[in-house]
Amino acid sequence: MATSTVENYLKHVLLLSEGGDDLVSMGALATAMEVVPGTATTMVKAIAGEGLVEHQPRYGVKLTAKGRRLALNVLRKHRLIETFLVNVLKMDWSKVHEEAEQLEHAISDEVLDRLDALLGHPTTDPHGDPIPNRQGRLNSQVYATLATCALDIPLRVVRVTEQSAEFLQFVEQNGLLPGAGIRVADRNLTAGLVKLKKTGGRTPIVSVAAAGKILVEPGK
Amino acid sequence: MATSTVENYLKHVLLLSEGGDDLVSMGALATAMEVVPGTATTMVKAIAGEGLVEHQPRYGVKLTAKGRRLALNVLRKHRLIETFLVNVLKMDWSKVHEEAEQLEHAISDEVLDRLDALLGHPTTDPHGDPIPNRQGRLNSQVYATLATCALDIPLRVVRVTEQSAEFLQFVEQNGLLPGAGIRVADRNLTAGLVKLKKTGGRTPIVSVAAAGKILVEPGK
DNA sequence: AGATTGTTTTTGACTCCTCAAAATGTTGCT
DNA sequence: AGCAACATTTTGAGGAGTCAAAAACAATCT
Repeated sequence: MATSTVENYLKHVLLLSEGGDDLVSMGALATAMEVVPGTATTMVKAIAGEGLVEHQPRYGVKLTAKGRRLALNVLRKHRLIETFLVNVLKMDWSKVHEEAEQLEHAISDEVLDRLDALLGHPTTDPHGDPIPNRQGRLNSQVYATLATCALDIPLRVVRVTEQSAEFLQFVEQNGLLPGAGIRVADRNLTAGLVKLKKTGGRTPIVSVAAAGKILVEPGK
Repeated sequence: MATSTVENYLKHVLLLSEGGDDLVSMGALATAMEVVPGTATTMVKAIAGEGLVEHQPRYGVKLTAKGRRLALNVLRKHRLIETFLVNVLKMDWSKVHEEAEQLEHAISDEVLDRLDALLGHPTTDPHGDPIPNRQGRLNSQVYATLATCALDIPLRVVRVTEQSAEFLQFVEQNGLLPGAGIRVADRNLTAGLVKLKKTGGRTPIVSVAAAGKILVEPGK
Protein backbone atom coordinates (compact mmCIF):
# COMPACT_ATOMS: atom_id res chain seq x y z
CA MET A 1 0.00 0.00 0.00
CA ALA A 2 1.22 3.43 -0.92
CA THR A 3 2.01 5.68 2.04
CA SER A 4 0.22 9.00 2.23
CA THR A 5 3.45 10.70 1.16
CA VAL A 6 3.50 8.63 -2.00
CA GLU A 7 -0.18 9.38 -2.58
CA ASN A 8 0.60 13.07 -2.35
CA TYR A 9 3.44 12.88 -4.84
CA LEU A 10 1.21 11.04 -7.29
CA LYS A 11 -1.63 13.50 -6.81
CA HIS A 12 0.62 16.46 -7.47
CA VAL A 13 2.14 14.90 -10.57
CA LEU A 14 -1.40 14.44 -11.84
CA LEU A 15 -2.44 18.01 -11.03
CA LEU A 16 0.71 19.51 -12.51
CA SER A 17 0.39 17.60 -15.76
CA GLU A 18 -3.18 18.90 -16.10
CA GLY A 19 -4.65 16.24 -18.28
CA GLY A 20 -1.85 16.28 -20.82
CA ASP A 21 0.75 13.54 -20.50
CA ASP A 22 3.74 15.82 -20.75
CA LEU A 23 6.55 15.65 -18.21
CA VAL A 24 6.38 17.40 -14.86
CA SER A 25 9.64 19.05 -13.82
CA MET A 26 11.30 18.22 -10.52
CA GLY A 27 11.28 21.88 -9.58
CA ALA A 28 7.54 22.19 -10.03
CA LEU A 29 6.90 18.98 -8.17
CA ALA A 30 9.21 19.97 -5.32
CA THR A 31 7.47 23.33 -5.01
CA ALA A 32 4.04 21.71 -4.96
CA MET A 33 5.15 19.19 -2.34
CA GLU A 34 6.91 21.90 -0.33
CA VAL A 35 10.20 20.03 -0.22
CA VAL A 36 13.65 20.82 -1.60
CA PRO A 37 14.32 19.60 -5.15
CA GLY A 38 16.70 16.88 -4.00
CA THR A 39 13.95 15.31 -1.94
CA ALA A 40 11.64 15.19 -4.93
CA THR A 41 14.32 13.52 -7.03
CA THR A 42 14.91 10.87 -4.36
CA MET A 43 11.23 10.17 -3.96
CA VAL A 44 10.53 10.06 -7.69
CA LYS A 45 13.29 7.51 -8.15
CA ALA A 46 11.78 5.42 -5.39
CA ILE A 47 8.23 5.42 -6.74
CA ALA A 48 9.55 4.89 -10.27
CA GLY A 49 11.00 1.67 -8.87
CA GLU A 50 7.49 0.68 -7.83
CA GLY A 51 6.13 1.28 -11.30
CA LEU A 52 4.01 4.26 -10.31
CA VAL A 53 5.78 6.89 -12.40
CA GLU A 54 8.19 7.02 -15.28
CA HIS A 55 11.28 9.11 -14.63
CA GLN A 56 13.19 10.74 -17.46
CA PRO A 57 16.30 11.84 -15.55
CA ARG A 58 16.98 15.54 -15.91
CA TYR A 59 13.74 16.10 -17.84
CA GLY A 60 10.88 15.18 -15.61
CA VAL A 61 8.37 12.63 -14.52
CA LYS A 62 4.98 11.34 -15.60
CA LEU A 63 2.48 8.85 -14.24
CA THR A 64 2.23 5.27 -15.40
CA ALA A 65 -1.24 3.80 -15.86
CA LYS A 66 -1.01 2.34 -12.37
CA GLY A 67 0.15 5.61 -10.84
CA ARG A 68 -2.57 7.50 -12.64
CA ARG A 69 -5.22 5.16 -11.29
CA LEU A 70 -4.00 5.73 -7.74
CA ALA A 71 -3.70 9.49 -8.22
CA LEU A 72 -7.23 9.77 -9.60
CA ASN A 73 -8.56 7.83 -6.64
CA VAL A 74 -6.86 10.23 -4.25
CA LEU A 75 -8.23 13.19 -6.18
CA ARG A 76 -11.71 11.64 -6.09
CA LYS A 77 -11.43 11.27 -2.33
CA HIS A 78 -10.22 14.83 -1.93
CA ARG A 79 -13.01 16.38 -3.94
CA LEU A 80 -15.81 14.25 -2.58
CA ILE A 81 -14.66 15.02 0.96
CA GLU A 82 -14.67 18.74 0.16
CA THR A 83 -18.18 18.42 -1.20
CA PHE A 84 -19.31 16.54 1.90
CA LEU A 85 -17.79 19.11 4.22
CA VAL A 86 -19.50 22.02 2.45
CA ASN A 87 -22.83 20.44 1.52
CA VAL A 88 -23.49 18.34 4.60
CA LEU A 89 -21.43 19.83 7.41
CA LYS A 90 -21.87 23.39 6.08
CA MET A 91 -18.23 24.28 6.49
CA ASP A 92 -16.72 27.39 4.99
CA TRP A 93 -15.59 26.59 1.44
CA SER A 94 -12.28 28.34 2.05
CA LYS A 95 -11.35 25.89 4.81
CA VAL A 96 -12.27 22.52 3.39
CA HIS A 97 -9.20 22.12 1.23
CA GLU A 98 -6.86 21.83 4.20
CA GLU A 99 -9.16 19.41 5.91
CA ALA A 100 -9.49 17.22 2.83
CA GLU A 101 -5.70 17.10 2.47
CA GLN A 102 -5.63 15.04 5.64
CA LEU A 103 -8.77 12.99 5.22
CA GLU A 104 -8.07 11.90 1.65
CA HIS A 105 -5.39 9.53 2.94
CA ALA A 106 -7.41 8.10 5.80
CA ILE A 107 -10.71 7.24 4.18
CA SER A 108 -11.42 3.79 2.71
CA ASP A 109 -12.89 3.12 -0.70
CA GLU A 110 -16.07 1.84 0.92
CA VAL A 111 -16.68 5.04 2.84
CA LEU A 112 -15.84 6.93 -0.30
CA ASP A 113 -18.57 5.17 -2.27
CA ARG A 114 -21.10 5.73 0.48
CA LEU A 115 -20.25 9.42 0.64
CA ASP A 116 -20.60 9.60 -3.12
CA ALA A 117 -24.07 8.07 -2.93
CA LEU A 118 -25.08 10.28 0.01
CA LEU A 119 -24.12 13.34 -2.00
CA GLY A 120 -25.96 12.15 -5.10
CA HIS A 121 -22.88 11.39 -7.24
CA PRO A 122 -21.78 15.00 -7.73
CA THR A 123 -19.64 15.79 -10.76
CA THR A 124 -17.85 18.82 -9.35
CA ASP A 125 -16.73 19.92 -5.90
CA PRO A 126 -17.57 23.31 -4.29
CA HIS A 127 -14.76 25.01 -6.22
CA GLY A 128 -16.05 23.67 -9.52
CA ASP A 129 -13.21 21.15 -9.82
CA PRO A 130 -14.37 18.00 -11.60
CA ILE A 131 -14.65 14.84 -9.48
CA PRO A 132 -13.24 11.70 -11.13
CA ASN A 133 -15.81 8.90 -11.18
CA ARG A 134 -15.15 5.41 -9.82
CA GLN A 135 -13.67 4.34 -13.11
CA GLY A 136 -11.24 7.23 -12.99
CA ARG A 137 -12.78 9.25 -15.76
CA LEU A 138 -12.19 12.93 -15.28
CA ASN A 139 -14.16 15.59 -17.08
CA SER A 140 -11.26 17.67 -18.31
CA GLN A 141 -13.08 20.24 -20.33
CA VAL A 142 -11.07 23.32 -21.17
CA TYR A 143 -12.69 26.56 -20.13
CA ALA A 144 -11.92 30.20 -20.78
CA THR A 145 -10.84 32.37 -17.84
CA LEU A 146 -11.77 35.91 -16.90
CA ALA A 147 -8.29 36.82 -18.13
CA THR A 148 -8.80 35.43 -21.62
CA CYS A 149 -12.50 35.46 -22.52
CA ALA A 150 -14.28 37.88 -24.80
CA LEU A 151 -15.50 41.22 -23.41
CA ASP A 152 -19.07 42.05 -22.59
CA ILE A 153 -20.77 38.72 -23.18
CA PRO A 154 -22.77 36.95 -20.46
CA LEU A 155 -20.73 34.38 -18.57
CA ARG A 156 -21.15 31.94 -15.72
CA VAL A 157 -18.37 31.07 -13.27
CA VAL A 158 -17.74 27.32 -13.40
CA ARG A 159 -14.55 26.81 -11.45
CA VAL A 160 -11.94 28.45 -9.25
CA THR A 161 -8.51 26.92 -9.66
CA GLU A 162 -6.72 27.96 -6.52
CA GLN A 163 -7.23 26.49 -3.09
CA SER A 164 -5.71 29.02 -0.70
CA ALA A 165 -8.18 30.21 1.91
CA GLU A 166 -7.36 33.88 1.27
CA PHE A 167 -8.06 33.64 -2.41
CA LEU A 168 -11.28 31.72 -1.89
CA GLN A 169 -12.49 34.29 0.61
CA PHE A 170 -11.67 37.05 -1.84
CA VAL A 171 -13.67 35.26 -4.53
CA GLU A 172 -16.63 34.80 -2.22
CA GLN A 173 -16.60 38.41 -1.07
CA ASN A 174 -16.76 39.54 -4.66
CA GLY A 175 -19.65 37.25 -5.42
CA LEU A 176 -17.71 35.13 -7.87
CA LEU A 177 -18.64 31.66 -6.58
CA PRO A 178 -19.22 28.93 -9.16
CA GLY A 179 -22.63 29.51 -10.66
CA ALA A 180 -22.45 33.31 -10.49
CA GLY A 181 -23.50 35.27 -13.57
CA ILE A 182 -21.07 37.90 -14.77
CA ARG A 183 -19.50 39.67 -17.69
CA VAL A 184 -16.13 41.28 -18.34
CA ALA A 185 -16.60 45.01 -18.77
CA ASP A 186 -13.02 45.93 -19.50
CA ARG A 187 -9.52 44.53 -19.44
CA ASN A 188 -6.35 46.57 -19.13
CA LEU A 189 -3.32 44.35 -19.54
CA THR A 190 -0.87 47.17 -18.97
CA ALA A 191 -2.35 47.95 -15.58
CA GLY A 192 -2.99 44.25 -15.02
CA LEU A 193 -6.61 44.83 -14.07
CA VAL A 194 -9.92 43.32 -15.13
CA LYS A 195 -13.20 45.15 -14.56
CA LEU A 196 -16.22 42.94 -14.08
CA LYS A 197 -19.93 43.54 -14.14
CA LYS A 198 -22.18 41.34 -12.07
CA THR A 199 -25.82 40.66 -12.76
CA GLY A 200 -27.19 42.84 -10.01
CA GLY A 201 -24.95 45.79 -10.61
CA ARG A 202 -21.76 45.25 -8.64
CA THR A 203 -18.55 45.93 -10.57
CA PRO A 204 -15.65 44.21 -8.83
CA ILE A 205 -12.13 44.78 -10.08
CA VAL A 206 -9.63 41.97 -9.95
CA SER A 207 -6.04 41.50 -11.05
CA VAL A 208 -5.27 39.66 -14.27
CA ALA A 209 -3.50 37.04 -12.16
CA ALA A 210 -6.65 36.44 -10.13
CA ALA A 211 -8.85 36.56 -13.23
CA GLY A 212 -6.79 33.76 -14.76
CA LYS A 213 -7.81 31.49 -11.92
CA ILE A 214 -11.53 31.96 -12.46
CA LEU A 215 -12.89 29.74 -15.22
CA VAL A 216 -16.08 30.64 -17.05
CA GLU A 217 -18.42 29.40 -19.72
CA PRO A 218 -20.92 31.31 -21.85
CA GLY A 219 -24.01 31.73 -19.69
CA LYS A 220 -27.51 33.13 -19.62
CA MET B 1 1.45 18.58 17.49
CA ALA B 2 1.39 14.95 18.51
CA THR B 3 1.90 12.53 15.63
CA SER B 4 -0.74 9.91 15.07
CA THR B 5 1.59 7.33 16.59
CA VAL B 6 1.77 9.35 19.78
CA GLU B 7 -2.01 9.79 19.75
CA ASN B 8 -2.37 6.02 19.56
CA TYR B 9 -0.04 5.41 22.47
CA LEU B 10 -1.97 7.89 24.59
CA LYS B 11 -5.32 6.41 23.60
CA HIS B 12 -4.21 2.93 24.54
CA VAL B 13 -2.81 4.04 27.88
CA LEU B 14 -6.20 5.58 28.58
CA LEU B 15 -8.13 2.49 27.52
CA LEU B 16 -5.87 0.12 29.44
CA SER B 17 -6.11 2.13 32.65
CA GLU B 18 -9.92 2.02 32.35
CA GLY B 19 -10.81 5.05 34.35
CA GLY B 20 -8.60 4.19 37.32
CA ASP B 21 -5.27 5.99 37.49
CA ASP B 22 -3.20 2.89 38.17
CA LEU B 23 -0.12 2.13 36.12
CA VAL B 24 -0.28 0.45 32.71
CA SER B 25 2.45 -2.15 32.16
CA MET B 26 4.79 -1.95 29.20
CA GLY B 27 3.81 -5.44 28.16
CA ALA B 28 0.11 -4.59 28.00
CA LEU B 29 0.81 -1.36 26.15
CA ALA B 30 3.12 -3.10 23.69
CA THR B 31 0.50 -5.77 23.01
CA ALA B 32 -2.21 -3.17 22.46
CA MET B 33 0.02 -1.19 20.11
CA GLU B 34 1.15 -4.35 18.33
CA VAL B 35 4.83 -3.58 18.79
CA VAL B 36 7.59 -5.38 20.68
CA PRO B 37 8.06 -4.32 24.33
CA GLY B 38 11.30 -2.49 23.64
CA THR B 39 9.53 -0.20 21.21
CA ALA B 40 6.92 0.70 23.80
CA THR B 41 9.63 1.52 26.34
CA THR B 42 11.41 3.77 23.86
CA MET B 43 8.23 5.56 22.90
CA VAL B 44 7.02 5.98 26.47
CA LYS B 45 10.31 7.58 27.44
CA ALA B 46 9.97 9.93 24.51
CA ILE B 47 6.43 11.06 25.30
CA ALA B 48 7.27 11.25 29.00
CA GLY B 49 9.83 13.83 27.94
CA GLU B 50 7.01 15.83 26.39
CA GLY B 51 5.00 15.75 29.59
CA LEU B 52 2.25 13.56 28.20
CA VAL B 53 2.78 10.57 30.48
CA GLU B 54 4.55 9.78 33.71
CA HIS B 55 6.89 6.83 33.49
CA GLN B 56 7.76 4.76 36.57
CA PRO B 57 10.64 2.73 35.14
CA ARG B 58 10.12 -0.98 35.53
CA TYR B 59 6.59 -0.52 36.88
CA GLY B 60 4.52 1.17 34.25
CA VAL B 61 3.13 4.36 32.83
CA LYS B 62 0.16 6.65 33.39
CA LEU B 63 -1.23 9.74 31.72
CA THR B 64 -0.55 13.27 32.91
CA ALA B 65 -3.44 15.74 32.84
CA LYS B 66 -2.19 16.98 29.48
CA GLY B 67 -1.87 13.46 28.07
CA ARG B 68 -5.30 12.56 29.34
CA ARG B 69 -6.84 15.57 27.64
CA LEU B 70 -5.32 14.56 24.32
CA ALA B 71 -6.25 10.91 24.75
CA LEU B 72 -9.87 11.78 25.52
CA ASN B 73 -10.05 13.94 22.44
CA VAL B 74 -8.81 11.07 20.29
CA LEU B 75 -11.31 8.73 21.89
CA ARG B 76 -14.07 11.27 21.27
CA LYS B 77 -13.10 11.44 17.63
CA HIS B 78 -12.98 7.68 17.33
CA ARG B 79 -16.40 7.11 18.80
CA LEU B 80 -18.15 9.98 17.06
CA ILE B 81 -16.74 8.80 13.75
CA GLU B 82 -18.00 5.29 14.42
CA THR B 83 -21.41 6.71 15.20
CA PHE B 84 -21.41 8.75 12.01
CA LEU B 85 -20.38 5.77 9.90
CA VAL B 86 -23.16 3.58 11.30
CA ASN B 87 -25.96 6.13 11.72
CA VAL B 88 -25.42 8.26 8.62
CA LEU B 89 -23.50 6.12 6.15
CA LYS B 90 -25.23 2.90 7.28
CA MET B 91 -22.02 0.94 7.46
CA ASP B 92 -21.78 -2.45 9.10
CA TRP B 93 -21.08 -1.94 12.81
CA SER B 94 -18.39 -4.63 12.71
CA LYS B 95 -16.32 -2.66 10.20
CA VAL B 96 -16.39 0.85 11.53
CA HIS B 97 -13.73 0.36 14.20
CA GLU B 98 -10.96 -0.18 11.65
CA GLU B 99 -12.10 2.79 9.65
CA ALA B 100 -12.25 5.06 12.69
CA GLU B 101 -8.73 4.03 13.68
CA GLN B 102 -7.50 5.86 10.61
CA LEU B 103 -9.90 8.79 10.56
CA GLU B 104 -9.48 9.71 14.23
CA HIS B 105 -6.04 11.12 13.45
CA ALA B 106 -7.04 13.01 10.33
CA ILE B 107 -10.12 14.91 11.43
CA SER B 108 -9.98 18.44 12.84
CA ASP B 109 -11.71 19.60 15.98
CA GLU B 110 -14.01 21.75 13.89
CA VAL B 111 -15.25 18.85 11.82
CA LEU B 112 -15.56 16.88 15.02
CA ASP B 113 -17.89 19.45 16.54
CA ARG B 114 -20.00 19.62 13.40
CA LEU B 115 -20.32 15.85 13.29
CA ASP B 116 -21.31 15.89 16.94
CA ALA B 117 -24.06 18.39 16.22
CA LEU B 118 -25.22 16.53 13.10
CA LEU B 119 -25.57 13.36 15.15
CA GLY B 120 -27.43 15.16 17.93
CA HIS B 121 -24.68 14.99 20.57
CA PRO B 122 -24.82 11.24 21.15
CA THR B 123 -23.54 9.90 24.47
CA THR B 124 -22.57 6.43 23.30
CA ASP B 125 -21.31 4.95 20.05
CA PRO B 126 -22.86 1.96 18.23
CA HIS B 127 -21.06 -0.47 20.53
CA GLY B 128 -22.40 1.27 23.62
CA ASP B 129 -19.03 2.79 24.46
CA PRO B 130 -19.43 6.20 26.11
CA ILE B 131 -18.37 9.24 24.05
CA PRO B 132 -16.35 11.84 25.98
CA ASN B 133 -17.92 15.29 25.70
CA ARG B 134 -16.01 18.37 24.56
CA GLN B 135 -14.83 19.02 28.09
CA GLY B 136 -13.40 15.51 28.28
CA ARG B 137 -15.94 14.15 30.73
CA LEU B 138 -16.44 10.46 30.23
CA ASN B 139 -19.42 8.58 31.61
CA SER B 140 -17.55 5.74 33.24
CA GLN B 141 -20.40 3.92 34.89
CA VAL B 142 -19.58 0.39 35.98
CA TYR B 143 -21.92 -2.22 34.55
CA ALA B 144 -22.43 -5.90 35.23
CA THR B 145 -21.59 -8.37 32.47
CA LEU B 146 -23.38 -11.48 31.29
CA ALA B 147 -20.62 -13.40 33.05
CA THR B 148 -21.25 -11.82 36.45
CA CYS B 149 -24.88 -10.67 36.72
CA ALA B 150 -27.68 -12.37 38.62
CA LEU B 151 -29.60 -15.18 36.93
CA ASP B 152 -33.06 -14.90 35.50
CA ILE B 153 -33.73 -11.21 35.90
CA PRO B 154 -34.61 -8.99 32.94
CA LEU B 155 -31.59 -7.20 31.47
CA ARG B 156 -30.76 -4.82 28.68
CA VAL B 157 -27.48 -4.92 26.74
CA VAL B 158 -25.75 -1.56 27.07
CA ARG B 159 -22.27 -2.12 25.70
CA VAL B 160 -19.98 -4.54 23.91
CA THR B 161 -16.35 -4.11 24.93
CA GLU B 162 -14.47 -5.75 22.11
CA GLN B 163 -13.93 -4.29 18.68
CA SER B 164 -12.89 -7.22 16.51
CA ALA B 165 -15.12 -7.65 13.49
CA GLU B 166 -15.60 -11.39 14.15
CA PHE B 167 -16.80 -10.84 17.68
CA LEU B 168 -19.12 -8.04 16.68
CA GLN B 169 -20.64 -10.18 13.93
CA PHE B 170 -21.14 -12.99 16.42
CA VAL B 171 -22.90 -10.59 18.78
CA GLU B 172 -25.13 -9.31 16.02
CA GLN B 173 -26.03 -12.77 14.80
CA ASN B 174 -27.15 -13.72 18.29
CA GLY B 175 -29.26 -10.62 18.60
CA LEU B 176 -27.19 -9.12 21.41
CA LEU B 177 -26.79 -5.58 20.08
CA PRO B 178 -26.91 -2.75 22.60
CA GLY B 179 -30.56 -2.22 23.50
CA ALA B 180 -31.53 -5.89 23.26
CA GLY B 181 -33.66 -7.35 26.07
CA ILE B 182 -32.35 -10.55 27.58
CA ARG B 183 -31.93 -12.65 30.70
CA VAL B 184 -29.36 -15.19 31.83
CA ALA B 185 -31.03 -18.61 32.07
CA ASP B 186 -28.10 -20.56 33.37
CA ARG B 187 -24.38 -20.32 33.93
CA ASN B 188 -22.00 -23.25 34.11
CA LEU B 189 -18.54 -22.05 35.09
CA THR B 190 -17.05 -25.49 34.87
CA ALA B 191 -18.08 -25.89 31.26
CA GLY B 192 -17.43 -22.19 30.71
CA LEU B 193 -20.84 -21.63 29.15
CA VAL B 194 -23.65 -19.13 29.65
CA LYS B 195 -27.19 -19.88 28.49
CA LEU B 196 -29.23 -16.85 27.58
CA LYS B 197 -32.92 -16.28 27.02
CA LYS B 198 -34.03 -13.54 24.65
CA THR B 199 -37.32 -11.74 24.74
CA GLY B 200 -38.79 -13.45 21.71
CA GLY B 201 -37.73 -16.95 22.60
CA ARG B 202 -34.23 -17.46 21.23
CA THR B 203 -31.77 -19.06 23.64
CA PRO B 204 -28.23 -18.37 22.46
CA ILE B 205 -25.32 -19.98 24.29
CA VAL B 206 -22.09 -18.05 24.62
CA SER B 207 -18.78 -18.71 26.33
CA VAL B 208 -18.01 -17.10 29.67
CA ALA B 209 -15.20 -15.21 27.96
CA ALA B 210 -17.64 -13.73 25.45
CA ALA B 211 -20.25 -13.08 28.13
CA GLY B 212 -17.69 -11.02 30.06
CA LYS B 213 -17.48 -8.62 27.16
CA ILE B 214 -21.20 -7.90 27.05
CA LEU B 215 -22.25 -5.30 29.59
CA VAL B 216 -25.84 -5.13 30.84
CA GLU B 217 -28.10 -3.16 33.14
CA PRO B 218 -31.37 -4.15 34.75
CA GLY B 219 -34.04 -3.58 32.15
CA LYS B 220 -37.67 -4.16 31.37
C1' DA C 1 19.58 -17.45 50.34
C1' DG C 2 19.88 -19.05 45.61
C1' DA C 3 17.95 -20.13 41.43
C1' DT C 4 14.34 -19.79 38.12
C1' DT C 5 10.89 -17.29 35.49
C1' DG C 6 9.03 -13.52 33.35
C1' DT C 7 9.09 -8.61 32.38
C1' DT C 8 11.45 -4.39 31.13
C1' DT C 9 15.24 -1.82 29.34
C1' DT C 10 19.23 -1.18 26.45
C1' DT C 11 21.81 -1.53 22.24
C1' DG C 12 22.57 -1.59 17.42
C1' DA C 13 20.48 -1.62 13.12
C1' DC C 14 16.99 -0.62 9.61
C1' DT C 15 13.19 1.99 6.76
C1' DC C 16 10.98 6.16 5.35
C1' DC C 17 11.22 10.84 4.46
C1' DT C 18 13.56 14.87 4.83
C1' DC C 19 17.42 18.74 4.37
C1' DA C 20 21.94 21.15 3.17
C1' DA C 21 25.38 21.58 0.22
C1' DA C 22 28.34 20.01 -3.38
C1' DA C 23 28.54 18.09 -8.04
C1' DT C 24 26.67 17.62 -12.52
C1' DG C 25 24.05 18.50 -16.60
C1' DT C 26 21.31 21.61 -19.83
C1' DT C 27 20.24 25.74 -22.14
C1' DG C 28 20.80 30.14 -23.79
C1' DC C 29 23.83 34.05 -24.68
C1' DT C 30 27.77 36.37 -26.57
C1' DA D 1 32.87 27.60 -29.04
C1' DG D 2 32.94 29.23 -24.38
C1' DC D 3 30.54 30.86 -20.37
C1' DA D 4 26.88 32.10 -17.38
C1' DA D 5 22.53 30.91 -15.35
C1' DC D 6 19.58 27.62 -13.91
C1' DA D 7 17.69 23.02 -12.87
C1' DT D 8 18.68 18.46 -11.33
C1' DT D 9 21.06 14.86 -9.02
C1' DT D 10 24.17 13.06 -5.61
C1' DT D 11 26.05 12.66 -1.07
C1' DG D 12 26.04 12.68 3.79
C1' DA D 13 23.31 13.31 7.71
C1' DG D 14 19.29 13.40 10.92
C1' DG D 15 14.52 12.49 13.12
C1' DA D 16 10.70 9.24 13.84
C1' DG D 17 9.37 4.75 14.64
C1' DT D 18 10.36 0.10 14.49
C1' DC D 19 12.67 -4.80 15.44
C1' DA D 20 15.94 -8.46 17.29
C1' DA D 21 18.60 -9.86 20.71
C1' DA D 22 21.27 -9.19 24.79
C1' DA D 23 21.39 -7.32 29.48
C1' DA D 24 19.22 -5.95 33.77
C1' DC D 25 15.84 -6.32 37.09
C1' DA D 26 11.77 -8.08 40.03
C1' DA D 27 9.12 -11.59 41.87
C1' DT D 28 8.52 -16.24 43.16
C1' DC D 29 9.69 -20.90 44.46
C1' DT D 30 12.19 -24.10 46.56
